[in-house]
Amino acid sequence: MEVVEIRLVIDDKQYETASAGDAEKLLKQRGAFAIMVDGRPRELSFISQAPEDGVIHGLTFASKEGREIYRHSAAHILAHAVRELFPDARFAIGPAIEDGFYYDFDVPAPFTPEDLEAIEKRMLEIIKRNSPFVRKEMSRGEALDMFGRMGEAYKTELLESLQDETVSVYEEGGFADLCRGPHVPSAGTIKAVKLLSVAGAYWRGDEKRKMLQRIYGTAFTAASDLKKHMELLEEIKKRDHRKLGRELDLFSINEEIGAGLILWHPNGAIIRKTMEDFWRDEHLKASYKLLYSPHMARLDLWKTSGHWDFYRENMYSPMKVEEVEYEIKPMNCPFHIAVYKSGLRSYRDLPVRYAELGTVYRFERSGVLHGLMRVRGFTQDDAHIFAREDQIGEEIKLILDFTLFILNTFGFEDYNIYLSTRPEKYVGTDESWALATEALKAALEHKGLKYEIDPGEGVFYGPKIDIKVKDSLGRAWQCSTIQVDFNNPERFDVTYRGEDGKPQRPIMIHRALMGSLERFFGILIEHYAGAFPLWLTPVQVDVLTIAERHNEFARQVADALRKEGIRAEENFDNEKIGYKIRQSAVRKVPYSVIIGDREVEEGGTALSIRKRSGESLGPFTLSALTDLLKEEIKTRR
RNA sequence: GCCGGGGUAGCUCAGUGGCAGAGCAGCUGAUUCGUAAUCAGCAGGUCGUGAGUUCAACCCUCAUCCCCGGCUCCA
Repeated sequence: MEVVEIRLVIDDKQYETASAGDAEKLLKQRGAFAIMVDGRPRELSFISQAPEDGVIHGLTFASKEGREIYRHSAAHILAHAVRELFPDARFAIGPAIEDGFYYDFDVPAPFTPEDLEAIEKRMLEIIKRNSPFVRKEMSRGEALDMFGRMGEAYKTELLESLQDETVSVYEEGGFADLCRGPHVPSAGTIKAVKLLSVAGAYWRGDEKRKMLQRIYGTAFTAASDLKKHMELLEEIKKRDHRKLGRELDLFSINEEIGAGLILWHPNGAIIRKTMEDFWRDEHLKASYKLLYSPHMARLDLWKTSGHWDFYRENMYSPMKVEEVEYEIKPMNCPFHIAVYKSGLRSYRDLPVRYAELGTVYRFERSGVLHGLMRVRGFTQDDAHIFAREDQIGEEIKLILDFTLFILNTFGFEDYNIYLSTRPEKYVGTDESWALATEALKAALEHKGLKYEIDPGEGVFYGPKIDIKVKDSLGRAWQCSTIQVDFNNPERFDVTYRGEDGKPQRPIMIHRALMGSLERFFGILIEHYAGAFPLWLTPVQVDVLTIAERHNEFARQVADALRKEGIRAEENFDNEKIGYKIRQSAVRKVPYSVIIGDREVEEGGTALSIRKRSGESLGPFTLSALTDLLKEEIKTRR
């Protein structure tokens, strides 16, 4: 018998087998349900056709490709279940997404939660039947004919847009779907599946086209992993900044005031004040100058800047003031330019760095507003740097360092960095775009930062670096942006005097670190689950009394802490100590000091503190306690 | 803006074409208590807003505002 050697790699482990059959068996044993041959994902059964010399990678749920194939197959089963329960349904697309999959259907009536349950139940039955996924290749014409006869208009539209002459159709238990594949070997490969929600979605994302019904779901290889995922979703819900914002009395949004407009309550405001103080102090240390600018200005300003041409749909309607049109500001940059231009600048003055916590107003469609994350009025931690061309590289490096320092202080240590290149709509010359893009790239590489290129995602006036932070649940949020601008200096005729005494054109850099204070605050709430670190938290210490006779002494302790700049509050409610501790815990106050007979007798030399976690520390003298708290506040831990 | 689901006490939520409900929070009283909920009582509402149908509307119809899940968009 001929010995065929097939080399396999499964989850970074290497194997050798004698025959395709053995290989397939081994792959299945090791949890692989598809393979990668020559960089292309394939069916497990494709192994018999694989070239003999190549290495075959088994795809398991541990790989991104594996997860996609697995969940894509789950989407197919979802469609199968819908076909059985809703014969009138027409099928659109059903891809795998970040944490699961979805499938879009055209149905006469929207799905109800009960429908979802029934569909999920039917999916489990289909999985139990364990029919194999069978790949059939046919010509595009044959497929068009087949789906045309079935009345699957969405499939035929997809087919028409395909370039390939040969297409594949996967059949599983009598249900056939147009699909590039690959799929798992059989329906039974799917071990744990759950449908999560249903929502409207436009066919091909185009709001002019038909609204379809999209069912979202997720799938895992083990019930325990699905359970873990459901717990994560539960945790996300628990941390929802809108919920915590209400519970901790941080902010509110009031219908009578307007959608997308934030009221900062005292507890939120003190956090914001702390964030702002930190931000301003650090900017001054980093040689920025602080500015303040008005909330409105003449419309002409935004005609000059180009915003009126490019982003009018996000700006509010102008208002007439004594026959002159004014506009509520969507951006701070024209003001900073005006400050720059208020005097003659020399090449020796550059770089000029202006920073402002500038509140801007942008029109957002009602359907997209979302708590603090998407609002109509927000404060940007904005800065504009005017620099000579030869200073750009160094300046970007400084900004990158500064940005990471600020983000780090707020507890973010993981980042994804993106470099966005020229979009379709743009101004400026190709040369200036190339120059700016290179400057950003060089700075990133100099800092040894990993980044991805985001083609065509630049702003109309220049390329940019975006930084996404990863929160404590691993979710990525885009906050920081660093944008080079060759356009506005031109439009506003911004100059400096060069060494030769002649006017030169500076380059502008726009940058925001937190982005929007509102949104960043929302992210912080969810990141910390409302349990802010000591330096940020609204109430740093609760002083709790056992009985009324301890109130006077407790007041002295709280006063002493406040005198040291610590945000301390008393709780003299007529409640048992257990209840007061609970109140502090619910309010997520980091430290509690309990004052009873013992503490009063010791005269404040033996104070113990109870941490938010339940742990207790001490005993401390009052001054040792104060020092401990002040140190923790200072280090911003 | 679009599709779907919602809006009832400060919060979370139940409810019915015929008297508006609970828990928590609040207030009052009792209790004075040692590390996550003491007991009792009281008060709390134009049932999102406006119009309509009806003898009667929180409930049905229409409009409108806002919220939620998505789509789309995001300088």
